Parts: sequence; structure tokens; C-alpha cells
Amino acid sequence: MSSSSSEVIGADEIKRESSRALETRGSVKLAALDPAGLPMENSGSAAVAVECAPASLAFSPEQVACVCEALLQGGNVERLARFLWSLPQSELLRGNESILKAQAIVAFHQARYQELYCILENHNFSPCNHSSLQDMWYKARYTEAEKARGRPLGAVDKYRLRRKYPLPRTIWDGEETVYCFKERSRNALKDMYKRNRYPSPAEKRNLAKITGLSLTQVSNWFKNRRQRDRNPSEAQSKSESDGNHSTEDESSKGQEELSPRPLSSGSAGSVALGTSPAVAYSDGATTVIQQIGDAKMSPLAAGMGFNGDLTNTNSHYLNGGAYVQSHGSNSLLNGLGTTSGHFLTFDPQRVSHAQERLLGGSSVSYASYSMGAPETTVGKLEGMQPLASHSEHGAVPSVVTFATTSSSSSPSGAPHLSSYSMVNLPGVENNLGLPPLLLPPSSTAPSHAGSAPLDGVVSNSSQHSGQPLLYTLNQAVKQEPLDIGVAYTYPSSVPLDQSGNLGYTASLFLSTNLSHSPNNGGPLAPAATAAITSVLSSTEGHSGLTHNARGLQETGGALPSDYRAQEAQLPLSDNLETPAGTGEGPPGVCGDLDMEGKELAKLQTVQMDEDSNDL
DNA sequence: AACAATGATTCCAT
DNA sequence: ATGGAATCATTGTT
Repeated sequence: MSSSSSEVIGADEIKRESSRALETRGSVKLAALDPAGLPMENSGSAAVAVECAPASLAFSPEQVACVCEALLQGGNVERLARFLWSLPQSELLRGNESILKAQAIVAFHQARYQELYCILENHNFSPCNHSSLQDMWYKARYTEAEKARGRPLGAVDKYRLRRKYPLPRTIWDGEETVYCFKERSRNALKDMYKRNRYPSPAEKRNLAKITGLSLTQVSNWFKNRRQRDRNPSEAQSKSESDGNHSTEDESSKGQEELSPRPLSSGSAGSVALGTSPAVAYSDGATTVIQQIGDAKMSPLAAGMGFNGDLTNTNSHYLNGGAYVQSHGSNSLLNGLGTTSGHFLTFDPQRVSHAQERLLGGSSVSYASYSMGAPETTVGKLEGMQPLASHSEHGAVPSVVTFATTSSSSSPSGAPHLSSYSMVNLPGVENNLGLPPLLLPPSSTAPSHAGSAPLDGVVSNSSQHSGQPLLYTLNQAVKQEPLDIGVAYTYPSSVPLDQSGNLGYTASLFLSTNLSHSPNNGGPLAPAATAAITSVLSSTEGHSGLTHNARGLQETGGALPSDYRAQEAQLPLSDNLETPAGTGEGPPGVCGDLDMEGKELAKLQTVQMDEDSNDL
């Protein structure tokens, strides 16, 4: 772990790199922003708020990452590509996760799939990015196959492709997911079901917490389960236990199914955890936990064994039931400790809530499992001010906060003037490639894991080198179809950090026509704030989706009266938000739902559990 | 392609 | 609000 990544890139270096890059890449015009990429252009008022032509700025690595994140969320891949282009090699080689993710996304959108695979296979990504990256992985495979075969793939074709190209461990926590539910969750539900087929609301809530599912999903599960227990006829082969148990007394057969469950203490919160052994092996600089035997073993369980840090294991329910363990578990999986490059920080209230409740639980195993709930610890927030403004209707209090911390080597906090700048490539709007950094020439060679070019880039996992970049996404999204469109509407009061470091640079980079700020209500924001907001929420062309998220469905109007499918049919195959659209399920935050960029929308998508209080 | 499993939704009754 | 029945859509298997 080098601490170098915390340094602000030297002006000289940047200049050097930049100029070299410019030379190398040919005619690249320096520009603070590409007007064409701004949300407002269309309307003709392409006013760039900040004039900063050749005056380029230096970003610290974390700031670069931050900008990447911002652009990612903005959903404008072209701009992202341009930004990446503008980065010096040294920066790209750092292996910062945000940058890697950005590169992956750009590669995906530019159909450079081999590059995408290469990136995904050779870098460990934190769990909070798994979902979106997994989607990309599969989507790329599908697209390739479709192209090769010349006709659209059917469900079965996709299924085969998924089997053929299993997710790399770098973007997968190793937990089996069947029918969108993790095995762990199912086991927890079954466990509870055995004891009580009619859980109380409180119990359901607890289960929801434990499993990371929404309350609705839990309710649905029980409802379905009861129904199928009831009509064995219809529930043809209730393979499981069913068929013979008529009431809640059974528990005999079901038990067998849940066999691998050491601790089923029976108390309301006990959870079935896999018992299959796991081993950790060191893969270069990365410790990997590998399962042996039952593939369903919970990584959480394994993680406990390794560092016992239960409080860091978070899981978020995403896209149709999949969990995504956030940063904390990243540590568990790769042994890097708790220093992920960025944090997604959620409402502290939830944290305390959950933690007190969950930790208050009895057994360790329970607690650890419980931490799978959508809460996270709050990272240190130096130099960061909490944002308070919520939209009146309380719909989507999302916040993006940029902040630098003491470790940021820029003591002065003053923006460094040097060579980063937005590169404007007027002519190549849709054909921007990544900087020629990590592209293995073997663009045709399929997934060759561990291939060279990228190995050196991140092998030391320094991308997480304690960079306290705080990218806070504080979003509590109410589940309302109409809210989707504003999911990325950030409160107008994005604070500028004291250092002003990023606030400034970001404003230069991201500022656009401030009048476009989608914020409704709320105090006027500082330029940077508005700029960031504008960028992050640039859903210009996608605003239509606000009205009908279902419009996203690939199947078009194929759906019957209801919208059960919801976003479940996004090309990437997963939902943007909890499939349980009703009530409780709080939803993922999605931003750009544009048909093309919707994959992006999943980035940083986090579902906050409604967590309506407990007790 | 057919079939099975399963999560989600709708409608209705309480 | 919650449960039950019927039904749909998607996922997974053969």
C-alpha cells in the first residue's frame, strides 16, 4: 500500500504527462468543458459557468476519482471518456477504482469488450460496484453473442452465456444467487418459516434487515411460501420439505434442506449460515476467500473468521434481490482492511439504528449476518459538512459531498494549477477511446484472466490506499415511480469543503449552465454546487423517464396491465431498484435512466432500507 | 422448446 | 393492513 496515491499530482508531472498525452493523442483541444456534453446545450444556452480554458487544474487522485464518479453518475459517457483521456498515464495507472470503473464503463459503451473484460478480471472492485459491473459483464457478453449470431438472444441463450462466462471473482462476492435471492437470504427466510409461518410485522422487518431484502419481499416470500405449501397441487414439486407438512409444526423436512446451519438458535433473529469451509489464500497482494464445498457459503461467515470486523459488513439490496455488500465487506474479501478508496455513506441515523439493534442481537453470527442490512458505518468526515436540505416532498434527499481530508497532501488546500483539463474532442463525440493505457493488443483474445497489461496496474491494490476521499452519497429514496427521475437530484446545498480543493476544481470541471440545476426549491447553490448538481443530475434527455420508469422496459409494452416487471428488464438484466415496488421497498437510487446510459444509473446505486424504525 | 421454480402483482375478502 | 388465490414474468433445468 503506497501512500503515494494520496499526494496531489505534481504540477510538473501533470504538465509533462498531459502534454505528452496531447501529443500522443493528436489533436486534442484543451477546454474546460465540452459544451456539447452539457445538459443545456440543447436548449441553446450553452453557457459555461466558469471560464477556465487552458488553465488546467490539478486533481489529487481522490479528486480525479471523485470527478469520475460525478461524471459516471451524470451518465454522460462521452464526457467521461474525454476526462479519462485527459488524465495522465500516471493517474490512470494508479488503479484507482473509480477510474477503473469509469474506464470499464467507457469501454463498455464503446463496445470494446475485451478491454472491459480485462479491466474487470484484473482488478478487485469493491462490492458496492459489483452489481453494476456484473451487469456490464453480462451485458457485454450478450451483446457480443448477439452480434456474432445476428439475432437477439433468448432467455436460454443468456442463461448459457452466463454459465459460460461466470463472473470473475473480482466483481463477485462469490455468493450464489438464485432467482434473485441470495441463498443466505433464502435460508434465513426458511429458517424463520419453519418456526413461524406468520411472522409479525416486527419479525418481518427484522428478517428484511437480516436478509437485506425489502419488507415487501419478505412478505411476498412468506405469502408465496404459504400459498405453495397450501396447494401442493399447483406448487407441483415443492421439492422442498413441502408436500407433507400442513402446518407450522413441520420443520422436519425443511430442516434437512437447511442442514448446513450450525446455529439456528431459534431466537427470532437467528439465521442460517452456511458451514462449508472456506479458505483464504493470497493472490498476489490480495487475499481471497475461497469457498470449498458448498458454494453457497456466505462470504460474511468467512469474513468473520478473518477479521472479525462485523460492523463493516454491509449489504445492500439491489437490483432484483441481489445483495451488494458495501465497502466493509470489501475488506473481508480482499483483506485490504477498511480503507476503500471511497465511501458511500448513508444516513447516519440508519446506521445507529441498525447497529444498535443488530449488534444488540445475541450471537455474533447473528450480528454479523445482520450487518448485512443496508446500513453502513460513517466514515470520518473531515472537512465535510453535512447537508441538510431535503426536498420538500422529502422524496430524494441525495447528497453528494466532496471533501478532502487531512491526508490529502494538499495542505494548502488550494487548487493546483497545472495541466488537467477537460479535453474537447469535437469531432469524436461518440468514438472516444480510452487513453491507450491498458489496452492489451489482444483485443480479440477473450477473457484471459490475469492477462498482463492490467496486472501491474493494480496488483498491489493500492487503489485503496487509505484514500480518504469521501464521496458521500446520502440518499434516502422514497419508492415512488415518479421519483426515479429525480433520483439524482441533489440538494442544492452541496457544501464546499474548507480546503476548497475539489470544490473548486470540480466546479471548473463540472460547471455548466447553472440555470439547469434541477433542484427544485432550496437555497441557491454555490456555483460549484450547482455545477456538480447539474452534472450529476444531467438527465436532460432522460427526464422523460421520470414519468414512466416502465418505459425502460426492453419489452416495451409487452407487459400486461401491471408493471410487475418494472425495471427488471433493463438490458443489463437487473432491476434498478427493488423489484418489490410496493410500499416498503426502498429503492435503489437510480439516476440516468437513459436507454443507453441506464447501466450507469446503477452505479452507486444503493438501496436504502426504509427502516421504518424498529421496536 | 418444454418444464419447473420462484418472486411479484392483482384482486378480493377480512 | 394483511392474507389468500390466481396469475404473470423471469430465472433456471432438462
